[in-house]
Amino acid sequence: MPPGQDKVATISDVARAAGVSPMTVSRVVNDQPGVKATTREAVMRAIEALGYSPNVAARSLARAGAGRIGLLYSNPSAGYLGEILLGALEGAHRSGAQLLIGKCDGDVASEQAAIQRLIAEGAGGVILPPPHGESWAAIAEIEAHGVAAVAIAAGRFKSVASGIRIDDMAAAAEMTRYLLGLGHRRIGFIKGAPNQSASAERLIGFETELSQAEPSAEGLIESGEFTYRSGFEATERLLAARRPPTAIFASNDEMAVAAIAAARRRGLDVPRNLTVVGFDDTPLATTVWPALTTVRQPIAEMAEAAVSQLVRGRPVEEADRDRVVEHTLMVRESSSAPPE
Amino acid sequence: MPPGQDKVATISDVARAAGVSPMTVSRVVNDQPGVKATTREAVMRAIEALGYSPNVAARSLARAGAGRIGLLYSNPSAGYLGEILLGALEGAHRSGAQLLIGKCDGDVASEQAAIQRLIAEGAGGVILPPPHGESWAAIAEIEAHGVAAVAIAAGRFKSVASGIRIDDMAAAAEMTRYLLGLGHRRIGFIKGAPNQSASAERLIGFETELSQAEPSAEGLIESGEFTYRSGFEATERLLAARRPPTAIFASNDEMAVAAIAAARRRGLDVPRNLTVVGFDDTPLATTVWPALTTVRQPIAEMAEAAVSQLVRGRPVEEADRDRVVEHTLMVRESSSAPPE
DNA sequence: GGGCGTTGTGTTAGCGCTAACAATCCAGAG
DNA sequence: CTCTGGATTGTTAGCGCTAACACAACGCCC
Repeated sequence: MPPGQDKVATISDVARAAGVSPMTVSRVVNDQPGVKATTREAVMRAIEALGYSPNVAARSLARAGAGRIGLLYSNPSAGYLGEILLGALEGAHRSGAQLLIGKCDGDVASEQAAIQRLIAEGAGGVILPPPHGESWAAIAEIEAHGVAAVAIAAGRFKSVASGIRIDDMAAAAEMTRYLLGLGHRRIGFIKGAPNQSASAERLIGFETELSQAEPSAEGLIESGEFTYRSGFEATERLLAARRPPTAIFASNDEMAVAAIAAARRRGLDVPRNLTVVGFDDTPLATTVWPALTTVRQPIAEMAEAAVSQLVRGRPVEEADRDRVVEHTLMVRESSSAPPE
Repeated sequence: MPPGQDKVATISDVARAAGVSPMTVSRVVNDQPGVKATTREAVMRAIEALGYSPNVAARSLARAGAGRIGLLYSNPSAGYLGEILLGALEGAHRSGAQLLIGKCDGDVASEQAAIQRLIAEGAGGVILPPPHGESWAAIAEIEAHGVAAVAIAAGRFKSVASGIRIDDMAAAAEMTRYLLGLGHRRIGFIKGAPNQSASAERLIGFETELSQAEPSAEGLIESGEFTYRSGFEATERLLAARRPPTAIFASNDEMAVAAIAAARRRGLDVPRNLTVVGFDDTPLATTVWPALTTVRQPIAEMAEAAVSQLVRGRPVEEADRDRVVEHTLMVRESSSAPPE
């Protein structure tokens, strides 16, 4: 193919092809009412024929809109970041917004610096992935500039900013029920970092469900920090017990992977001798072998929703203040019935 | 702070504040020559004072430019994706381009479909992260539309499209030298997937360096697929040998992590009884414990470079056809001298 | 002193799109 | 047959920025 790069079709090209004005095309593209069905169809056909796709830059320029959305990031567990970015990008693409990325370290000072940079660059809204959604300082800093913030997966207790999350408690309960259903009656639970309220919710979900088990079951609780190492050590403590559990429920995938590693060290095969399940369904879950049974949190969709919510402006409807999305139990290879 | 969202400063605001025309400001912002030093300074001061940051949408609209860059992605090992996205985003931000993401599965058909979608949406260039940079079909498809492609980390042998990579061979040699320097004389090597030329290069780097070892050393080579499972199994084979190696060099981090897991299963402590090193420095490397000694590949920077190269148009300078960037040896906790 | 390059700077136009308003059409009412 | 009012479509202007060119001022040459 010789020349290549034939100019991309614009809205005017489509308009000409369909025999209407650009404005009408715009209306069709944006799903606005007030276009006759037949016209709409003609336009659609022209769009199809020309392979037209709107120029996001032009669109966001024309719409006075918030236009710029900031995303704070530090060092979310491997994989998490990719998902968030993917979702946010998709959302930005859809609504013609520009995504600004602000990196920071763990400490409050750098968090604030990153936020200020983001706002100076014109962010009209900021997305706070974990753990920033629980940082009072971060939220205050953002609000102080009159900018909206949306926390992702920050649990229900932190409702200063609006947030998008799954029902951690229900999800943990569901996983516990699954384990119970498999026949496990001694289940170890590794808690998450205490500074994230999702940790508490997951624990509560586990405990309440366990307490209702029939026949009754026992839970062994160990604390963790959401890190590999903490998961490894917690598992060692769990397995060193006089009567070790037959299943371990880690509060995130990273710790679950560590649990598998720790189990192997004691000569235990997963899932034959020990069932291990995680939470989050990060890419890690399918990277390791055996693949983890875990709770899927639709991170990408959550990030996308956060962007579009922010683009629409400050949340007004109450429903936007605390949006709960669906989770899914992903049953894979790391779980099975307890040994005989 | 009462109202918030005071309009973001525009180029005209800056121009007015500095007492020049918008065009001059534009020149300063874009580092173009032909502006008197004093003027430049005045503009800079105004920019600083107003906290001005250019509107990317407007910029990319005004520059006739390629404007839209496609990024193909399937399922790169956990973490990789985040890095690539981060870098590409940064590059897009800098050059005012719009990033289009195209997801596909492993098979050729879906790869082609994704590419066609990307091009239909107006991508003027496509970035091919591994393993797509080695897909002849993908490159042909892209070129057929007269669109430029840049492969990331695709090794030197595949030079149909231009690419950005590290010197895999040299990096592997360097790592081998490090292992040798530690005193290891029986070193296991786990190869990467055969369909990626970087695998071959890493192997060559290992072998040549090993052959020059003084005193001489022995290499045990096992094949792998860059996956956790393949790394696990390769390690089991390696450790089952009558005289197992004292160090294992896996061709990527995922397999290195698996190697640690496999070692643990045999009661071996890393790095006390066995040294394990990886390659790539994905987030995984610092997620696990002990943290992996590995070769850092500056993925984010590579992606950023790919974007800006694509924005500039089809590569003309020979140097752009095969760009090699620096790697770094990251010494962490998974390596040490061989047991006594 | 007029012609001519060399800086530095300003003007004009327009990228592709969409608010806001204006115009047109057509049905049914009067 | 005209008038009214909703439904549908078109027009105008401008978002913020940057190519491309126009212009001004300066120094230099013969």
